[in-house]
Amino acid sequence: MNHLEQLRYLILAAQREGNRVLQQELAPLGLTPAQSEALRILGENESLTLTGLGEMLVCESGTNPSRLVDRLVISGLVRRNPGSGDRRQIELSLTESGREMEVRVRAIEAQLYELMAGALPDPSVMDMIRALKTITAGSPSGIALTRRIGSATEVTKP
Amino acid sequence: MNHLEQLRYLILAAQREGNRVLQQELAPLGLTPAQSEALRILGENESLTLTGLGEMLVCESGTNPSRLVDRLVISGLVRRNPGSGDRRQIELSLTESGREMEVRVRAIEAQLYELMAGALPDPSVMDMIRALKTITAGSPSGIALTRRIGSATEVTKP
DNA sequence: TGTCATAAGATGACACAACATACAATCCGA
DNA sequence: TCGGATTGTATGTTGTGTCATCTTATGACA
Repeated sequence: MNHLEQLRYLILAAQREGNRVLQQELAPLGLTPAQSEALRILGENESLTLTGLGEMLVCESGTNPSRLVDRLVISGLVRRNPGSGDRRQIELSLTESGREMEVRVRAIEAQLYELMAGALPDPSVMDMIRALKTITAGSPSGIALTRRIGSATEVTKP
Repeated sequence: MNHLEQLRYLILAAQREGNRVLQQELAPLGLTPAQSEALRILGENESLTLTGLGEMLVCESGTNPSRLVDRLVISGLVRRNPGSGDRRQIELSLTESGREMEVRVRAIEAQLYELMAGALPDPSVMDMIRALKTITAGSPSGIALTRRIGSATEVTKP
C-alpha cells in the first residue's frame, strides 16, 4: 500500500474516530455530531439564514441543511423565524434551551481536544494544519471552514 | 478557534474532499467510494467472509457490511458463496465483471494519488502518517486499516 | 447429550450526505 | 411593467453509517 493511499485511509480513520468519540459523549444529550456543529455555529452567529448556516457547515457542505435544522427545531433547540426583508429566507436562532445545550457541547468538545493534545505534540499539529489546508484549499468543505474561522475571529475582535 | 478544533475540522474537510473527488470519478462506473473500497479488499483477499471484509473496511468499521455487499451482488460484481465448513458464514468472491471493475477502480485511485502528490511534499506526507497513526491507534477504523495493510503486504511478499 | 452462551449474518430504525426536483419569492432586462 | 432567470427553502431518492434485534448455527460445559 503506497504512502498516499495510506494517508487517505488514515484521514478517513481519524475522522471516524473523532466522530465516534464525540458521538459517545453527545449521545446522553440526545445530540449527534452534525447537530452539535450546527449549534456551535448558531451560537456564534446571530440570525443566520439557512443558506448562511449551510455555507459554514463543514459536514453537509453544498446542500442546504433544511432537514438538519428540522431536527433541532423538533428538539426545541432552534427557532425558524420568518426573514425580515426577503420573505423566502428564514432566520435561525437558538432557543434558551439551545443556548444551554451549546454550552454543554463546548465542554464536551474541550474534552476531546484535551485527548488530542495528549496524543499530538504542538509542532506536529501546526504541520498537519498547514498540510491539510493545502489539500482542502478551494474545496467546498475547505471554503466552509474558512468562512467559519473568519466569522469566529470577527466575534472575538473588539 | 483553537488549533485542535481547527485540525479536527480540517481532517473532516480533507476526508470530505477526497470522497467528493473519488465519487465524481467513480460515478460513471456506477460505484460509490465505499463500494470501491470493498472491491479493492475483495480483489486482494480471496474468499473473505462477510465479517472478514468488515474487519478490513475503514469505512463501516464495527458493523457487518451486509447491505454494502447486497448492492455489489445486485450490480453483479460480487458473489455470495455458502461457507465451506461453518454453515453460518458466506464466502465473498469477485465475479469476472467485478475483477474488471476493480482494475478500473485502481486506475481512478491512482489519479487521486497523483493529485495529492502534487499538493503535498513527501516529508510532509510521512509526518502526517506518523501523527495520524498515533491518533487512530486502538480505534476501530485504525485497527481495520492495520489489518488491511497487514494483509496487503502479505500478498506482495514472496 | 441436553442446554445455554456465543458467533455469523440479515434486517429494522434513525440520522446523515449528496444528488435532483419542486415551489414560491425576488430580481433583472427588454 | 411584464416575463423569464435566479435564489431560498423544502422535499424525494439513494446510499451509507451506526445501533439494536432477530435467526440460525456452532461450541462449550454440566
